[in-house]
Amino acid sequence: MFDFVDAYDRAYERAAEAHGFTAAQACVLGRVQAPRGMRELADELGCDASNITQLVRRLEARGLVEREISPDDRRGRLLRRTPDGDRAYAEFETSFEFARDVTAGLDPDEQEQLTRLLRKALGS
Amino acid sequence: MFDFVDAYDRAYERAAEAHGFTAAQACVLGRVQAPRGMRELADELGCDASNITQLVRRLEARGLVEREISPDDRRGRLLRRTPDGDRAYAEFETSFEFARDVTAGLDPDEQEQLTRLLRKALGS
DNA sequence: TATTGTTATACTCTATAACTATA
DNA sequence: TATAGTTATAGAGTATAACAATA
Repeated sequence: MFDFVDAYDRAYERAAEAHGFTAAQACVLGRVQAPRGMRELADELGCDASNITQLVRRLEARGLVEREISPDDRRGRLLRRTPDGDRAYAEFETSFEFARDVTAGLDPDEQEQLTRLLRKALGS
Repeated sequence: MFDFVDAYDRAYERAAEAHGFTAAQACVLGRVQAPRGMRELADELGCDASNITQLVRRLEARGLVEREISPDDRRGRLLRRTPDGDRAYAEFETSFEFARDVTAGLDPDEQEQLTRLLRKALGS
C-alpha cells in the first residue's frame, strides 16, 4: 500500500513539474475551474488561508489564475483559472497518466473491483 | 484513487507529527534500522544527497539517529537509529493505523483481493 | 579523476500572529 | 465582534553549485 501511494505521489509531482508548477499548485489549479472563494479552498485543502494566498500569488504571477472581488461579499475574492490556466491544467491532466497506466495492467473486471474496494475501504 | 492516496498521505503526516517529526523524517527513520550509507539512502528516496544531510542533521540533533565513519570506505558515513530512535519509530508505526483502519471495513477475502490488485497494478 | 558527504544558498510549502477591510 | 484575505516571519523540504576528503 505504501509503494502504491508512493508511486502515485511521485507520478503526480513529476507531471506537475513537467508543466512548470508544483504539486500544491496543480492541486489549487484543479479546483478553480469555476470561480471559488479562497476561504472555501483553504477549508477544502485543509490548510491555512495564508498558504492559499502564497500559492495563488505564484499562480497569478504566471498568469494561470486571476482574482476578483466577490460581488456578494466585498471581503471575499473569487479565484478562477485564466484561459492560459485552463490550457496548462488540461495538459497536466493529460500527462498525469498514473490511474490509466496502473489500471492498464488490470482486466476490466479487476479495474471495477479495485475501484469498489478503494471506495469501500474509505467508507464513502 | 486520488481520495485514497490523499487520505493515506494525511494519515501518515498526522502520525509523524504526533511524534514530533515530519513525514520526510519518519521516512528516513524507517530505513535506518540497520546501518545504511547516506548515498544509498538518497538513491532509495530519489532525492539529492544534500537533502539527506539536512534531514539527518535534524534527526541527529534530537538524538534519534547517529552517524559514524564507515569502516570500509572512510568517505562514507553509516547511519543508524539510536535506542531512542528505535522507540520513537516503533511508537510512530503503531499509531499509523491507516492500513489497519482501512482494511478493517473489508472482509478478509476483500483485503486479500485489494492487496493482490494493488500489487498487480504496480506490476510487481 | 570520480565519489561521498557537507556547506552555502535559494525557492517552495506551510503555519502562526498581527493586520485591514468588510460584515 | 466575527470573518475574508494579506503580510511578515519562521521552520522544514528540496535542489544546485562549490567544496573537502578519500578512493
